[in-house]
Amino acid sequence: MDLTAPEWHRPTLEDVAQRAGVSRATASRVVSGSHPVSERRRSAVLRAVADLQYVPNQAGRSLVSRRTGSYALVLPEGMGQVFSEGFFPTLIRGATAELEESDEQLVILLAGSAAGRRRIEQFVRGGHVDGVVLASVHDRDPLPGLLAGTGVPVVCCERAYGDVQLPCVGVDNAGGAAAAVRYLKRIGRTRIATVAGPSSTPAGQDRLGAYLRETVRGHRRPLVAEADFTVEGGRAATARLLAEEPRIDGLFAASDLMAVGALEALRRAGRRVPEDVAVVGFDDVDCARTAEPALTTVHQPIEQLGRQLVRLVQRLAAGEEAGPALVLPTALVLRDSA
Amino acid sequence: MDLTAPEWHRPTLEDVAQRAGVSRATASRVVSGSHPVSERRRSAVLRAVADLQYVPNQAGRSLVSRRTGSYALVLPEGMGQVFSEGFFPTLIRGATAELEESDEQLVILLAGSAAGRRRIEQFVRGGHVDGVVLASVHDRDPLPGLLAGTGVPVVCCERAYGDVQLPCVGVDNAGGAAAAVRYLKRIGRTRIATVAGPSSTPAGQDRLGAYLRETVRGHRRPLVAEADFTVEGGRAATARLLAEEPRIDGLFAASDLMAVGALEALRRAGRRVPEDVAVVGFDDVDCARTAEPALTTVHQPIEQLGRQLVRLVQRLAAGEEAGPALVLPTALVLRDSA
DNA sequence: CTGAAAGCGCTTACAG
DNA sequence: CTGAAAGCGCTTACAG
Repeated sequence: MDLTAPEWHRPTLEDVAQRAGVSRATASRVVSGSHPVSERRRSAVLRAVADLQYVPNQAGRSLVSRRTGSYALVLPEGMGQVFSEGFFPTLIRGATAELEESDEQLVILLAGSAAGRRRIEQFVRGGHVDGVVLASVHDRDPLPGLLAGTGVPVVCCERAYGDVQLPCVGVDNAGGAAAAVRYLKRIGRTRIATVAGPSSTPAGQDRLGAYLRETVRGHRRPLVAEADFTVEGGRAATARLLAEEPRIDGLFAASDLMAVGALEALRRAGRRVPEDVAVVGFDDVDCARTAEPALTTVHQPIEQLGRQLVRLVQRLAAGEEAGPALVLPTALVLRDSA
Repeated sequence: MDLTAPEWHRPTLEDVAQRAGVSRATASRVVSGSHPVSERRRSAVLRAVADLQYVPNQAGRSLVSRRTGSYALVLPEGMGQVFSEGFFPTLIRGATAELEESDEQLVILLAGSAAGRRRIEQFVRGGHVDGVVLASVHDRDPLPGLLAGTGVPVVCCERAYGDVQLPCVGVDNAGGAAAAVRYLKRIGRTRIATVAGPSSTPAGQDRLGAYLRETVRGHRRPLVAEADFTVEGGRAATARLLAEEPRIDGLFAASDLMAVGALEALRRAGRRVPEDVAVVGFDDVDCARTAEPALTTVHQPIEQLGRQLVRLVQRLAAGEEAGPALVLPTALVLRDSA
């Protein structure tokens, strides 16, 4: 069989059936495994499939089954750099692993420009996927609204904003952040500042909220600088913090990347970590381990998050209820920076 | 129109046609814009489309047109971290921008486990996409082989290995690396070492090859340590290099990430950059600008690479010839590290 | 320019 | 268990 010959055409179910000497219906039944078929015909069909390298045409199949066997994961293009350090790759790994169990395919879409988001909407409406996972949603993100009316199930990380109420899977941001700040207090730190994440994101909001509660509870003055989850942002925010209050002895950064930036700013300012300033991060991605000193940080079960998001959207696609919102636990991991 | 009602079904072309008082054929012609239609009917159809929020079902459409309007970009999962710093995001941006012009969608697939690669093969064979761009191919990558027989056009970055000859778009790795080494010689460096990339990749091979040619030509002893394109790898390789030859005064790292690692290793070893050791990187991604000192590096037109890869695969999908292999130019960018 | 009809490749009641 | 037939939603010659 010359696959490069111009007149060659992909084998269809009809070809398989003919070669196996059965009806198209029977061939379909063994290929999809949907109905029992006599052993003789079954093996004949299987042999034909192998001989022909037959793979069902998805267009034909999904036209009638109304299923595609693939799910979309939508990543925000803008924040690519922010989360590149471990978060997205790990989330993708989890989602892929979960989908693998039902032999389904993960398709990643980047939401960039407004035009790009429209195209994603069309893509979803066009029936390319059975469900959508939004990896990151912020304040005024138009995507949940655009996708809400498509009839295709959509879920998201953390929590959706505005009027569109999407089913979500989150992590315990508040609990993790509170644990971090409490730990800093417990080891005797009294002037604890925070480098907060963007207030437009759930993670930014919730981690800051917990810091504030813990600080106020201890009758201490909150020291906050907001940054954008990046190394560079963390560095600049920490410099501002040091200018405002040079006697800082504890620092909670709302992401590991920002904590790495903080480490650099502190080094430049001549502060030793953890002796002068104890630093705690959030995420527990790779750079936490390789930082110098290695970061004490709040571990987030990112792979689990990916898995649970997929399970949720699969459940929805199967017509089941979303059930109560799921919040995954976080945990403080002690290393050298605090 | 209650989109959440269980009995609601997506509008079909038939619904549009009926609402507009035309035949299904006419409705199709205005929606796809394939044939001229009288102004009266045209606007009636358009109105119906808007009223119904009609979006063509891709399964039906591609079943007959044999086109999906989307292309796959396959990224290697393993190397995610390696290229996360700018390369892949930029490549994706270029590919997306190029596709945008024909209103087509980029779909990103991660090639992970062997099972995952099989699933990608099935996905492609199933007719989900009109073409495939392999973002990174190495030595014994089975993917080109798996995809070669699908009948779907496949192109790749740099160059394919083995017996499968895929059409490619590359950058002038050798020219860029040679320029870097020549520059180091021109500024008077005499003991020039290199941190090479993995010898399993075209970029690794070609950049090292150019270094060796330039070194041998100058009757100098080559000093090579191989690493994996990461910061950590660059750090370790540089430490080895310094152990082997402490008098190194020039260093060409085959990626910016490795150059950043080299900077750290040099700092720890008490060497000043560029005074004691002049360092040149390759890629010109974000971290080159933010490194301290800012990296002198070989600029690679990554976004163009993404665009040209898409153009190539689109051309193939349209039945045209691939044409001669395209090699994009590189250029040395002078900053502070050399 | 327009419509009736065929057909893309598949699955699924419906009879048997 | 099996096959003939209908139909998923769309496009495209074919007549007009």
